[in-house]
Amino acid sequence: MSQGKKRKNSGRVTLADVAKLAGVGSMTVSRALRTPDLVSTGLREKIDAAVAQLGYLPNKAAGALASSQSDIIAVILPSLTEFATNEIVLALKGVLEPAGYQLIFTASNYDSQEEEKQVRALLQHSPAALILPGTAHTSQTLKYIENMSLPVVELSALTLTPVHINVGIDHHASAYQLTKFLYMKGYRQIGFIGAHTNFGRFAMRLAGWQKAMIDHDMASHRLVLGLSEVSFSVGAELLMDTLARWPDLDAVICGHSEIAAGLILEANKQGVKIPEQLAIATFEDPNLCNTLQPSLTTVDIPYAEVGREAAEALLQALITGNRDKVVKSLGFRVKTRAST
Amino acid sequence: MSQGKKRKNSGRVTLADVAKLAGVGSMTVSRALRTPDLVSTGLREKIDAAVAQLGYLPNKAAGALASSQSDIIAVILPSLTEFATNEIVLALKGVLEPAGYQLIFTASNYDSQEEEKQVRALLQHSPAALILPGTAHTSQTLKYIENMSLPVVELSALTLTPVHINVGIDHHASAYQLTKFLYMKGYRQIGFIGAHTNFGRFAMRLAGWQKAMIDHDMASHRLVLGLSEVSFSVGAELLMDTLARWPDLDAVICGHSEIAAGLILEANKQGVKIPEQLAIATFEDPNLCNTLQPSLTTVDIPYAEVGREAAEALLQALITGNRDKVVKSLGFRVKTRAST
DNA sequence: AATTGTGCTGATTGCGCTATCAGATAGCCC
DNA sequence: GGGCTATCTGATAGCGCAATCAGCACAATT
Repeated sequence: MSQGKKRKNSGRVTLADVAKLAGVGSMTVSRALRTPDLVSTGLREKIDAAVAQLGYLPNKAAGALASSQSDIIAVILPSLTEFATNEIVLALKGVLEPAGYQLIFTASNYDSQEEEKQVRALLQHSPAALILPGTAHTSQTLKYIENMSLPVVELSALTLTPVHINVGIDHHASAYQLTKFLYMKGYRQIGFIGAHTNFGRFAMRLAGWQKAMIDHDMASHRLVLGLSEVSFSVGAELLMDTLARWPDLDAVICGHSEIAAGLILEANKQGVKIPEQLAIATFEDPNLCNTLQPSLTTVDIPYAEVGREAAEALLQALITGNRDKVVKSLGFRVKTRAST
Repeated sequence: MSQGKKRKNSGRVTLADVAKLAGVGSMTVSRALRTPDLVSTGLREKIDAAVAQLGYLPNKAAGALASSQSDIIAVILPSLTEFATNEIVLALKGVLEPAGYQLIFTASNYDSQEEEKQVRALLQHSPAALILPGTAHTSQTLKYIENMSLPVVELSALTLTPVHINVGIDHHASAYQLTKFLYMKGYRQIGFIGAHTNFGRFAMRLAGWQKAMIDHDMASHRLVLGLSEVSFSVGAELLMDTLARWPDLDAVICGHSEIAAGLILEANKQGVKIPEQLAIATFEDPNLCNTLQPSLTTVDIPYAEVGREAAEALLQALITGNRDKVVKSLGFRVKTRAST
C-alpha cells in the first residue's frame, strides 16, 4: 500500500481521471472542454468519450479559483413577491443564462442594511457581476463593491450617483404624470394612499404626486399611509378610513397595485361606486389591474424591458471590460381603464 | 526586485494579507473567522481589526475547494411565475438562508430534458444539496445525482421512487376530492379545462378528475385542453368554445387558477351567470381566487408548508448526514367560495 | 521533578483546476 | 537539408483556502 495521503480527495471524478482514461495530459482535457478548436480531432473525440463514460462534471469552484473568473451573477432584488420582480427576473434570465451565466437571487426587503449583508454574502462567491436595486447603498456596501471591482447594475430606479450601469424608471415623473392625468380628467381632490413609503420607488411616487398637486394648485394634504405590509386587506381597511377622513375626495392614487385592488374589492362590498364616487389609479401590475372590476387605471411600467436592457448593457460590459457609466431611463405611460 | 511570479494573484485581499497585517499565521486567521472559540481573545481582536480595516471577504470558491464543502443549495423549479413557486421559494429561503445556505434557482419549464441541463449546470457548483420538482427525471439526471452523492429533495408532487427526501401533495387525490365535492353539491355534468396537461401536477389532476367521474358514474368525456400557454386570455377563449361544445355542462374544473380566472372574467362579459349557469372550481391560488367576482372555489394547497417541511427535513439530512428516504404527504382542503 | 495534559499557533500540503511556458511535431520556404 | 513558423501537447506552478499535524508554552497531576 502507498503511504496514506495527507488528505483524501473528494471521490468525485476529476479532470485527471478523464485524462488518464483518455490517455492524455489533464491540460489537454481542460482545453478540449473549454476551447475545443485548439485540440486535434482525434484527441478531442477520445476525450469526449471519456467524459461521457465517467459522467464527468467540472468543478467550477476549482476553475474559478484557478482562473479568477466566475460565471455567477449575483442579483439582489428589493422583494421576491412583486410583479416587478417577476418581470425583471425573467428578463435577466432570458438574456444572461443563454450567455452562460448562473444567477443567484436574494432579497433586501427595501432595507439597505439588509442589502449590505446580502452583498457581503454574495461577493464571497466572487461573482462576475452584481445587480442591485437602484436605491441608496450603505458606504460599506460601496466599499465592498469597489474592492471587488466588478461590473455593477443598479436596477429599476434611477439614481443620482450611479456606480456603473443604471437602468430604470423615473418613478417621480410617473406619479407626476398620473396625477396630471387625473387633473386633466377634472379631478381636483386627489389623495394618495401608500405604505412602505420611505423606501425605494414608493417614496418617489409620493413625492411626484405632491409636486404635481402643488404645481396644479391643488391641496396636497390628503395622504394616508398604511403601517403594515402591502396587501389586499390593508387596502380594504384603508378605504373607509380614508373616506371618513376626507369625504370630499374624488380620486385617489395608490402607491401599490395591491392596495388599489383591496380598495376596489372593499368599495364593491360597501357599495361605493368606482369611478363615480371615487376614481382610483395606481402603478404597475396590468394583469391584476385588468382583472379587477372595474378595471384599474395604471401607469404601465416596462419592467421586462428594464431587465432586458440592463442585462444587455451588462453583457457588453462583461465582454468588453468597459466600465464607463451607463444610465438609461425607460419610459412609461398612463393606461386608462374603467376606474377613472 | 523579486523574480516575477509565474502567475499574478487576483488583487483581492486574501487571508494571507489579513494574517500579515495582524502579525499572525494565516491558519490562525482562518480559525478566528470560522471557529473563534479556538483562538485566544487577544489575537482574535487583532484579527477582527485587520479584517475590518482591509474589508476582507473570504473567497468561498477557495474554501469550497479546500474543504469540499459548499454552502450553495441548488433549486430547480418547474416555473418561476406561478403561485406555488412564490410560496415555495419564500419558505425555502426562510429556513435555509438563516442556516447559512445560499440558494440558486433555475426553472425547468416542466421539461425533464431541460431539467437535466439545469442539473448538469448546477452540480458544477458542487452544491451541498439539490432540490427539484417531484416529477420524473431522466436517467442521466439520476446518474449525475448519484455520482455526487448529495442530499436531494423532490418537491411538490409525490413520486413513486423517491431519490431521498420527497415532500409533496397528492394532486390526484386533490382533483378527486374536488370532483366529489361538486358531485355532492349536485353537479353531474362536470367538465375539465386545462393546458400543459402532460406535465407535472396537471396530468395528475386530470387523472384524478377522470377517476372520480367514473367512480361516481358520471360521463368523463367533457375535456378541453388549451394548446398555448396558461394565461387569463386562454381561459377567456376557452369559455365560449366549451359551452358551445357541451351546452349541458353544469360545472367545470380548471387545472390552473389562471384559466379559471379567465373563464370568470369572460363569463361576466358574456353575461354567463356563475354559478347558476356554470359552476367553476380550481386549484391553488387563494389570493387570485378571492379577488375575482364571484370568488372561486378552490383546493387550497399549503405550498408554504411544503417548502418549510422540505427545508427542515433537508437541514436534518445535512446536519446528521443521514440519507434515509423520507416521504411526506401534506394535506389539502376544498375551500368553498361563491363560484359553486 | 518528571510526566501528562491542555490550549493555542503556524508550517506544510493538497483540493481541482487553469495560466504559462517549454517541447514536440509537422509543414514550409529558400 | 537547415532554419522557421504554425500547431498542438503536456509539465509545472499556483489560485486562496482548510485539513492535518507538529510544536510550544503553561497548567495539572503524581
